[in-house]
Amino acid sequence: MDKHPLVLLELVERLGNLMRAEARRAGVDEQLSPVHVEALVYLSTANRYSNTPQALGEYLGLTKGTISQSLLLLDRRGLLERYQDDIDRRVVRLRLSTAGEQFLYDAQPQSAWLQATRDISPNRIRNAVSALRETLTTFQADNDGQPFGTCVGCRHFERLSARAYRCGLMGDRLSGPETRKLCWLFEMKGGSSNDEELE
Amino acid sequence: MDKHPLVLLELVERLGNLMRAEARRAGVDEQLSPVHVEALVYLSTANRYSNTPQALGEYLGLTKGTISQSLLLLDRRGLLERYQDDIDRRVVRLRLSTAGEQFLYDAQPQSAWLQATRDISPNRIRNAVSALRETLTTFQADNDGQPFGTCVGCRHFERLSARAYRCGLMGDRLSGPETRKLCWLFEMKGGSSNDEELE
DNA sequence: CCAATCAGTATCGAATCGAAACTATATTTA
DNA sequence: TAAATATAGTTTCGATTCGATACTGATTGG
Repeated sequence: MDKHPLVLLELVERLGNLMRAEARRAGVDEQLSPVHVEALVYLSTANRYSNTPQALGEYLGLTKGTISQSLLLLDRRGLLERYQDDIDRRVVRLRLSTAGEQFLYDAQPQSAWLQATRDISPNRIRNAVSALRETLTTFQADNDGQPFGTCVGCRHFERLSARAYRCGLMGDRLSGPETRKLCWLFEMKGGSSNDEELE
Repeated sequence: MDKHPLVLLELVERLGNLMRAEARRAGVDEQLSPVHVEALVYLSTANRYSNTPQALGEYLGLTKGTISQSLLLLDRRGLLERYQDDIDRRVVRLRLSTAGEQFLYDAQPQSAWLQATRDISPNRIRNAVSALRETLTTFQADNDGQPFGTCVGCRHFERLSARAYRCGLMGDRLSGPETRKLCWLFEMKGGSSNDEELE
């Protein structure tokens, strides 16, 4: 019986706890709790299909009631904007305000992590990413959650030409930068094993 | 500028959130919150130097007041025992009760993770562990936290003979199994880079 | 066009958490 | 040795967070 998976779990949990503490630190000036900071970070990387309370709740593993509360607070503080979707008027769209972007820029909730990974070669990072990504995908497949990935590697991603892309599920054309944002409609592309190459 | 470190961060945070939700699920029968479950898991793997409220607080990133509360609850529920240290009577030692061990056995808070990693080769896991371990160490060195590792790779670890070990810092002899438990006195052994071989 | 479904909000109560004051030991200093 | 300081843990308090439940308004389906 191999115990390494549990060691990996322990590291993930521990680093997760540390980054949570880091988020707490980052939010202390603005009186924000870790979840609020994480929500802002999420919104800064979510694509057009994923900037809703529902997707955020799925991402953070919280119920919609709780999410609604947090968004109310962030809205009151002027850190984000909520507006109605044009097509389906039940859904609320979320967008960071300039104050929200400024906050992320100032508080740098991820800088400690960037520092901590500075000495690790890109290659080792890619390998770690690959292993964790596969873990996440399997995990989500077992329990029925959304995987949250970017276009690269997504089943619905289509390249129209050198610099033109499209989401086959939603039918929209996508800009280059948008293909690198986080999407909760992500589905892993065919094949079973995805050992090599990411990028 | 390489964005892979941030991708890695995102995966760690997301898996951490999922495991937190998993801990919530595992504790629902016994009315335990995620922290309580995490505390029990920690105690099941902490060695003799690390089974104290202080170490636990350091591990979970919570203040001692908060920890004290949680331990009170777990004690009342009969899931752990608290007893005074013989030598320093200020310190409290913690030990899982049989009910506590039974709980972990029944609730299996880690089984979803083991399932999710089932298809990942031991080698890829080892590489991921190595990268994350180094991240953790650097992180802890930057901010002044305890690294929490096992004897293998610890500066104070001494092998007396084939099957006899010793902690050079505390001066105790250690049993084989104990060298594989978690210790908050862990300090990374010399050298700077530790790319290969863990095992 | 009525029922069912869905996205999000509002309300409430239980809990978690950090801050600060406190107790009891241990250690250092004078 | 006595007094000052430091340390491990507890207690108390209040703010915040979170899930559960009931609710509103929009959409979909038969």
